Amino acid sequence: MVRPTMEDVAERAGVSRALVSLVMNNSPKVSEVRRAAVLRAAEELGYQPHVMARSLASRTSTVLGVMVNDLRNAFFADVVEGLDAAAQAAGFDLILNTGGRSPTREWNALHNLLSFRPAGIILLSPVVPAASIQVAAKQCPVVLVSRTIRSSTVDTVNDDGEAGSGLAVDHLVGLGHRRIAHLDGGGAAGAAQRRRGFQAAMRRHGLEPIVVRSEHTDTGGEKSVRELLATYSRADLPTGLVAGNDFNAVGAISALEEAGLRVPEDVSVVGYDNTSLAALRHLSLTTVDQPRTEMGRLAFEALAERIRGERTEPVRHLLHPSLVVRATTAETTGGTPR
Amino acid sequence: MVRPTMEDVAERAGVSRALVSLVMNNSPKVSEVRRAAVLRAAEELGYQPHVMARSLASRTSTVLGVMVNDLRNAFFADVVEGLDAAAQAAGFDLILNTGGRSPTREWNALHNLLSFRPAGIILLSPVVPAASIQVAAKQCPVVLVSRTIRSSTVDTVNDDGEAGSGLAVDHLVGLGHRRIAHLDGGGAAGAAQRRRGFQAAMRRHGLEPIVVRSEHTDTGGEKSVRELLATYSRADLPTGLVAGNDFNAVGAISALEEAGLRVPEDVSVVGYDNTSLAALRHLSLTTVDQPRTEMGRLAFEALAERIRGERTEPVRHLLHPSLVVRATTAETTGGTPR
DNA sequence: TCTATTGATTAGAGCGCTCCAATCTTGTAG
DNA sequence: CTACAAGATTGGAGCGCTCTAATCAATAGA
Repeated sequence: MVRPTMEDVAERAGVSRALVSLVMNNSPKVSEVRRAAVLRAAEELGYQPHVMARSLASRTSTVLGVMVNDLRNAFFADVVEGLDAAAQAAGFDLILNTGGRSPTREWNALHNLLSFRPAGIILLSPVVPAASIQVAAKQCPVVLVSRTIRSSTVDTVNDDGEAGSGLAVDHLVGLGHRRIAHLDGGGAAGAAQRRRGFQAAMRRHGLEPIVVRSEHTDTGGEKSVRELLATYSRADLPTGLVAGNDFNAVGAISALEEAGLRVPEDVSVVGYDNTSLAALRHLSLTTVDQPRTEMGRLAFEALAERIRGERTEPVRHLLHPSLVVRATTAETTGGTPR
Repeated sequence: MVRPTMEDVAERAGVSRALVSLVMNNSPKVSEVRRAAVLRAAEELGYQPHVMARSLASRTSTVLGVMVNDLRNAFFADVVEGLDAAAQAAGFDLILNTGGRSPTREWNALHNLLSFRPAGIILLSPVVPAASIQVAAKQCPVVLVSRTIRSSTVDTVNDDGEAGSGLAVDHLVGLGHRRIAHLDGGGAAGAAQRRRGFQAAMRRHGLEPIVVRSEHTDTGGEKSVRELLATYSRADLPTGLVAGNDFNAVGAISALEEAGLRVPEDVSVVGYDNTSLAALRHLSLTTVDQPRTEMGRLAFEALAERIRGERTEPVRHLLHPSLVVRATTAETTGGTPR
């Protein structure tokens, strides 16, 4: 398990260690003869530069720290994929840990990342206080995904949740719907923006926004729809539903069908997130898509700019979502379901 | 962005650098007075040990390399979660990259991990040839998840796919089903074992195994069911379906319902993987669950044992899946749907 | 023929830390 | 009061690499 060092390669190739270093960093000022000799010696010994030693000596880092709150959440997994692709292409490596939605664990995780002296750090939807993020930002560039902050040294990448629910409302109104309800995600990440966007869009169309408290889960969706059914007469029931997310939408659909209402004939439902769920032909859910992989790429890009010293003012990326129209929305029959 | 070093702390505390080192590694042979002084100085300066320098000097590593093929696959995301939890608890850090299901990209990723001189490496369902894995295994302990290999230096963690489809068959047979078909995942990871398990279980029950070529996607499931419907008369149609995975099962259900068959009254369907999908009340899919987080933990454990030098013989973990019975399976009406 | 000049190569210090061996303090037994 | 052991502290070499400045070789200009 003991691996050859630069010294070994130098000896075998009959050159100095410094020359090997130059070759490994493919410096132009090495004669072809020597370069070939070094490369061959390295090949024969199975030599591979020691990233940590290199990092220490050069006082630079090729490591990017990534803190994810919950990898199980497909949203973050997608962002990390985008991040990794961009980072790998640029020669950076990701060191990743999870914070488990607990500020304490998250702070430990952040500390851990910092002890690697990374070139930069990316926090996905962190729950630590802003002050902690500022501390980190003093050590290296920091980019936040799915979280905002008032800081001139931290960049952020967010999806425009307000615009997203706006798209959903526009779509429904375009199909003739007038009574539209939003199933609100409560305290979940991004829920507040989605609600605001819904309300603003409704008012823009001169309609009265109906907001029902819900949760970003399928059972939450079911419960809220049952509430709606209990509150409104069939004739007054909203004909369009803008769910907090896809899971919520699926629950809502279940409850509607259970009550004998057909989707989309009687009620149209729009989800949010475009999870793999929504794409299933079985559900074929109309939903709002956020460019997740792109968000990862942009987060890396923002970091890279800071690392290269190209930019010092903060950048706030607000990505535009798009609507994926599938089979759960249709023209309203005129307002009277049944 | 320039951070204090051990030297700075030593100076401020009025002690030698070596003493600071001892304190940082909380050695017992430091007087309380000095320890307190050092700790205070470190606190005041915001000192934090440099992991890479430490690693270089001590010739040990606290880094674990993780190669994931596809983070989007919830299965791997779960395994990584389990891995991270165990690693974090033991003071290890994860450096992660993705291989994108391409042997070349994967080999590069692996190379990259190795250049960190990690304490160990975990490969999640790698597609590189066994020889490449052997190369890596010469440099540090390697654990494979969802992949087998004939090697005495590499440990593996797999779910027992044969047992899993066995559970599904037993369940259906227990409900009175006799004509049961398997929707085979083809070349997908683990598909072969699931098929073998299905066939073995059927024979054990004295039944003729029906295997339909399919894919691990919902459209694959739809297509295969349509094929079944075209091949068999309604009276001879299998009453039980063991799908290759959950997505496949959902597609199968769609096609069945489209053809006017009810699930589970006419046909029972069992999925595989227990994805978040299956748990949705809307679907409520009976499925086979693999202890994914546990697999991550075990992978770490296997690595840790090798790292600590406690074990040199290979270990082959074969985790037992369990059946999660939900609403897509029921007693058969006697063999004649409709 | 001798000195610039350019390009190729190398010695050596140092990155921030660990760890061994050596040194310095005490406390205690003789 | 001395000798010595045990405990606390420190100097310094070295981990594998980079990078600057110095050295060396070869060619060109005068």
